[in-house]
Amino acid sequence: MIPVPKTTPKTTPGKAPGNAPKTAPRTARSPAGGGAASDGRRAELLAIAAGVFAAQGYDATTVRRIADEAGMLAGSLYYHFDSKESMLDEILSAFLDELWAGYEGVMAAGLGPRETVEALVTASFREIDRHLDAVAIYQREARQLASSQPRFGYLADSQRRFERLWLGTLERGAAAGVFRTDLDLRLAYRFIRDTVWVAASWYRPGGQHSPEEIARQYLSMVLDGVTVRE
Amino acid sequence: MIPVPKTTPKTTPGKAPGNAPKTAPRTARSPAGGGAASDGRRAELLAIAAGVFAAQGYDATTVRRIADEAGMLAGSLYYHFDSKESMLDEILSAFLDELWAGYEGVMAAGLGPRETVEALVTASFREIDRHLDAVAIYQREARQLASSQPRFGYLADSQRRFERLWLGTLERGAAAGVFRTDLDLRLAYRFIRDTVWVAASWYRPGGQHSPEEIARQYLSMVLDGVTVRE
Amino acid sequence: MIPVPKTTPKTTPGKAPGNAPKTAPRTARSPAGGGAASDGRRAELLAIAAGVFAAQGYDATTVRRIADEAGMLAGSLYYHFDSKESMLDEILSAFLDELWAGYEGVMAAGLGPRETVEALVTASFREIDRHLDAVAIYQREARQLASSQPRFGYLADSQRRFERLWLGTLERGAAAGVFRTDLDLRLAYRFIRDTVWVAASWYRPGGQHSPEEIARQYLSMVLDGVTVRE
Amino acid sequence: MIPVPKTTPKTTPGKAPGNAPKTAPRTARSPAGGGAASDGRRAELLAIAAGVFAAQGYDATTVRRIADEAGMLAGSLYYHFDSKESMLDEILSAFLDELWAGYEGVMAAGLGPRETVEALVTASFREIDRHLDAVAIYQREARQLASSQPRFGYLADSQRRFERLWLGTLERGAAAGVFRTDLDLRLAYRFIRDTVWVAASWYRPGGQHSPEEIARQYLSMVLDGVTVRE
DNA sequence: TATGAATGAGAGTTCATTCAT
DNA sequence: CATGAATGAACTCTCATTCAT
Repeated sequence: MIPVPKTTPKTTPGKAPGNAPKTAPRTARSPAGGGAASDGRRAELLAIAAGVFAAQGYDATTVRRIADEAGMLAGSLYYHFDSKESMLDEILSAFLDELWAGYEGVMAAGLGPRETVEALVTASFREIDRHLDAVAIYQREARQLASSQPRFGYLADSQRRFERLWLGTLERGAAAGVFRTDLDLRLAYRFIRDTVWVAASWYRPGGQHSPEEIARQYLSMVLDGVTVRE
Repeated sequence: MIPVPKTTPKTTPGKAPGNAPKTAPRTARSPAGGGAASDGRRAELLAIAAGVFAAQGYDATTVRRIADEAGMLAGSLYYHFDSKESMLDEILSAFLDELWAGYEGVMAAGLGPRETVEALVTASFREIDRHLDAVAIYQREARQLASSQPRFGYLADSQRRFERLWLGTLERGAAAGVFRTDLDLRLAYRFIRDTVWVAASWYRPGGQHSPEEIARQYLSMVLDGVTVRE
Repeated sequence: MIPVPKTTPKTTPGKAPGNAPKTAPRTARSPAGGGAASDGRRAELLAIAAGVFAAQGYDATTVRRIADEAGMLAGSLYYHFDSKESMLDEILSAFLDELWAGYEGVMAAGLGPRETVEALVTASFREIDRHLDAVAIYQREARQLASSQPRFGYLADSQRRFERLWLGTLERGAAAGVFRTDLDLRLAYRFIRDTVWVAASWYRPGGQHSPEEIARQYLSMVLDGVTVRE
Repeated sequence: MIPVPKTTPKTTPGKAPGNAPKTAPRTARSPAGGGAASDGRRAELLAIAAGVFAAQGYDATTVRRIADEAGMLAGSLYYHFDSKESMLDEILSAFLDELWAGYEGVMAAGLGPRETVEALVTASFREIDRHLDAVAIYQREARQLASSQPRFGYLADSQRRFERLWLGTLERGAAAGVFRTDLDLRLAYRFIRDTVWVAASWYRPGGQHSPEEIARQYLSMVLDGVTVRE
């Protein structure tokens, strides 16, 4: 359930067209200058929108509700964004960009299979901690968006890339005798993937456990099982 | 393999209040028989609705879409159901009723902790197989419904009951030396719970693996881990 | 606010066409024979409909509500009546027929102006007592029906006839020195007319006062005033 | 002639609860001023709505019809009002507020029973002249609204208060020997009440008689009767 | 930058009515 | 005579979006 970034600074071959980096207002009267202040407001509004999308679902969220929380009128949001959909787009692609930046760091480190799994899972929990709303939105909406809206094709791309990365790692591990070979690897892949990301549905930042601690325990269960070894 | 009774005809205690059996069309004098014919149509329509809800999300589903798939007009649905919401209600509560019937069969068998976990997981995968749409809907909508609509309070009740059942089993197992004691049991509970149910997002009935086979592999990973034991 | 009968046995010149006496079912399978039993059911259903129309207003009354009160399904009413509107039509025209039968009896008696007024008012209160629902419906709906639906043109006809009858009587009385001549007679007409018929909004049959007693007191006020005469 | 103060700015005690001043469009931060411009549009729309409600009846009036007359689309009305019902609410409560302001002025004047009756009737006809549509709506819908919708409970309150005021006045007059004592006072109350208000069904502002002239003639009939005194 | 007012499409729902059984 | 199931039009209301100011 995890996708490709919109803008990977280094290598993003086959990047979908019309997917240029999101920019500030595009109206005739768009603000002059670089708009650092403007970008601050944008980010603020996106955070608010993400919060509401995560809490109520994208469809059930009205643009007025977002505006209310931002202390403005619904129409005013359209100075900052093209549409409700483009807010969602920005939220999701910003999250994916960061996620993949993290993953690429892991892969670039050239670790062994088990260590790679540990690093990926830990990176994922960190991302959940930092982009909780985006992750929750992603979990709930991605499948549908990817399959029905061309604009969100990058979600499916990311999904595929994600699967390749994980399956590859698992296969390496199985070949190296680190992971069990009596399992259907696709099942194992889904098992680990879901196990990690669904945590977003109950995780609350600043809670009892740090993301790293949660990652540690999850890894312990996934890798070693919950039963006592004799 | 693990024996899991399908449905226990005996009792269904702990049934959420306000969850009375949904009734058929509002006639002045309801038909003398049980309304088997009518119920057939109802069930058919509910299955169609569940399919659309699962595919598009409850909010994004229009009542006209459901009617289209059923080959009737939107208004005609209201002969059978009070509202879109009550269709959702029936779908979810029918699913939960069956699920709990299965769970109660398991608990009544008086198995040991490990075998109980195995039986519960297997029962769950069977339920996913039988009520795939309902499970998918549940996953996507339950939290929000439970927290914002009194009518769906039984979802929260079920959730709590579910947690008690699982946590109790895990605690018994830990006390008995079957499960590891170095884990946060709540984390373990969530881990297993999510692990199982999210499978609904990719599972397709009639696919490569039977529900029992999937359960077996999941259990193997959860209980023993994915790494090779020395 | 009071109209012409649909079927006056003697003189009804200018009677609107297409206004034939309401009859029993008109379907292909209409019941054979005179249908005395059928007429009983019709009358019963009309009484029920009148009750609901009076209580909730014609527009706010659903055909299902009427059917519920009659212990049948909404569709079944259409065996007995063409439409909701034709029920209303029958209720109103039956009432007007009776009303005018009474009025004609009064006029045929050849009384003096004061005695004619007394007899008309008394006849009116008797009609309120017998056709309370119909009167209430008439009060609420007649103006609109008469002005917008050709089918109900007879309501306006009756209205005009009613005005002629009353104004004529008042004029006779004024000419004879029985009634005051310093009043606008149209105002006096409306005053008496409204005074009587609005009573339907609070009158309940079987209450403290009989229709005749209420008529007596009303007449006393209208004719002599509420202040003490020296 | 009888002096009747228009509006008493002082106090409006006995105002029905839950009848708070209706508010303007739901902005995030309501406009700093009083919203005079907005109120102008609101009042305009309410006048249009009142006209249609009065002409067709509340139930038979579609929101589209109101919008048409206002030169806008149906949905646009919802920028100004919560619902069709709240338009009705505002129309009725504005009318009642004004009516009671007038009545309180009369009662505060400390007149004798006969003069009080005269002043109340005159004030009522003035109100019919000023709020014709609202009065017509009130006549047609009040009973039902009051009895079935809690939101309109203030209608019943007003009714009761109205009865107390009139009955009290009549009783004072009877005790003082001004009004006849051989009448059922409740009947007399209803007689006068209905007599006055039903005038709204035929009264047209700017017609032959001024409200005051109509009041004079009505009072003359009610107080002295229509027959010639010897 | 934001507001206030509006648009227009479409949502869920109601309801009089029809008709085969 | 009545039922059960459906139709189809209309209704109230919601909401993303636009745009002059």
